[in-house]
Amino acid sequence: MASNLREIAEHSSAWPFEEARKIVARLNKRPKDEIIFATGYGPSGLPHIGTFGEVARTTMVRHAFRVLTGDKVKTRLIAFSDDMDGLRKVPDNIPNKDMVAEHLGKPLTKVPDPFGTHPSFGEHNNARLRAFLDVFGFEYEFLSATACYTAGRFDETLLRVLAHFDAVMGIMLPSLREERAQTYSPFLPISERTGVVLQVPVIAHDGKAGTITYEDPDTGETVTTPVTGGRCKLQWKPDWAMRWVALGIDYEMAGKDLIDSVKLSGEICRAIGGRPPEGFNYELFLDEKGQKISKSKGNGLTIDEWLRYASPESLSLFMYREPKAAKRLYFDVIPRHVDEYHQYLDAYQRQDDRQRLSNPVWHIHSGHPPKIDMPITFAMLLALVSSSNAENAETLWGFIGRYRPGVTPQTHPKLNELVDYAIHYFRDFVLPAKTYREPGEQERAALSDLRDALSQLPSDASAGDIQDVVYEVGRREPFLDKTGKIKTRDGKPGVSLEWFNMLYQVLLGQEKGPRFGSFVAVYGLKNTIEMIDGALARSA
RNA sequence: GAGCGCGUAGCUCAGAUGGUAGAGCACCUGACUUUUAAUCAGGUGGUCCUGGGUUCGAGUCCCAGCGCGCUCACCA
Repeated sequence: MASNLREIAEHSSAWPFEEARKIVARLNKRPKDEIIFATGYGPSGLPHIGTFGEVARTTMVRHAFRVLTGDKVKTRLIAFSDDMDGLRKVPDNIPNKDMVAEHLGKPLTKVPDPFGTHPSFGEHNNARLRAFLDVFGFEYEFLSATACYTAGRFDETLLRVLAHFDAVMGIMLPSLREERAQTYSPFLPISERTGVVLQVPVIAHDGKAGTITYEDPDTGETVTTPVTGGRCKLQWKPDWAMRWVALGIDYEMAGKDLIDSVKLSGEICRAIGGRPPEGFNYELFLDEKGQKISKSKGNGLTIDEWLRYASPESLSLFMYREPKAAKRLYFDVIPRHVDEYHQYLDAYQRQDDRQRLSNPVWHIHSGHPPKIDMPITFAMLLALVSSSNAENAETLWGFIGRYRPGVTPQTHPKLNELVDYAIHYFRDFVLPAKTYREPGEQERAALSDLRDALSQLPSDASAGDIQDVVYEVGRREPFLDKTGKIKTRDGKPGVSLEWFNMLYQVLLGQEKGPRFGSFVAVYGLKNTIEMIDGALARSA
């Protein structure tokens, strides 16, 4: 069975397999004991939706690779934090900005934690990142740049970079503008005096001694320092190349904004005798207007927002789909992905192995998608929640039970999760957008009468009985039917549409709604009466 | 300037290995309901950006062009 699956995987056009085959080819060329996947995180801050995407996608490739190799080759996923980068500017979204401002330029792991929960800002961010990855159950190994540098784990490779100093400069300089090229150095010494990561020209380097020499920008003093032991860090692109070599990275994907960086880092990697990892450039996420999503602009969706309205699995589906196409990430895409996720789950049960391997849920669930019965779509649920004024899960379940008899939170726990998401949607989007029309004099009188009539009904009155009462109260001006088309069986005057429209516009703040008797039966007589009282008080 | 992506129904988008163009929404009709849908059954709607090429056959593969968008070139 397993070998059969493997054979199919070898010809699958699903992108994780395409990627994994690149790694297999790499492995065949240069055999090694284990394959190392990497993802990196900048210092600028907190985990965001792109972070999730990168880890989720890398995990999919990793799993595809394991299937392709019959799980005979060990794999690791390194989550690498650039926590030794100098703090360039004070982020907007943190407390104690003044304190942090005093430490500008220092490695993040030397800046005190503005939140006061960790020894340093860098460690704070690292903890946030790990907590974030853990929520999703990702399997990974965390590495801190600071820890690697100071423990000497990078020393050997740092010396190799130093030995190829001129070659590295030869690669970097043509990519820089003239004024920047004047001062560029791949090595950034960390000042013994101030602790700041210095961006200064290197006036001499000594490969044998393993040192560089620079001029202290404040004192003008000439300083010679070893490049090892955490006394120097590397500039971004050489740093990436060094890390690939030092850690033996085989695969790392990156956003398309980093295409040039990947290229240059790859050249540097080769220059110091390494082999750049296999890679993949994914497209960036756009907001609904097609603008790039950025944390500073605050456009697009955050991961918290997605998870407030839908499951992590639906977000994984979003990440699986066409990683090379620019995709808009805004609220409207959520319901579709939730429903498609369940469609794929359903389809999976009916598919053969070949189809299964190109089914997104196979990749999302690492080959073991669950079997879930979802009797109602999320799109319908959202329509239901907004048309039924269901402010809480109990009310919404009342409507669901009416619509799909026998379906309960107990029989369908996954649907219950969707119900919670739908309620969030209602509170955040539907409720604030409601505009309640003011009733006129005659309408107020009718509403008041309706309130009294409903209060006379037994608490277990049926939807039909309630509907009859609603008609009876509405059988008055200005709601009588003028068209002559509507007639009751016993010849009483008909009630026009206006009566019901008024109820929805005044009571629910919407143009249309469900059959009113059914609505009251589920919503509750008492709640309905309170709602009418509220409307009368609001307009009094 | 360099790189990447996109162009399919009114809108948002699917269309593995080439084989009679699809979905959702919107719209229209009907059913159900003494009038209100969130239900159900149907339906209208497309020069698949353009022009070549390969092929028995191209939305799909190749070349060229047009249009749109994004990214990079300071830092990570």
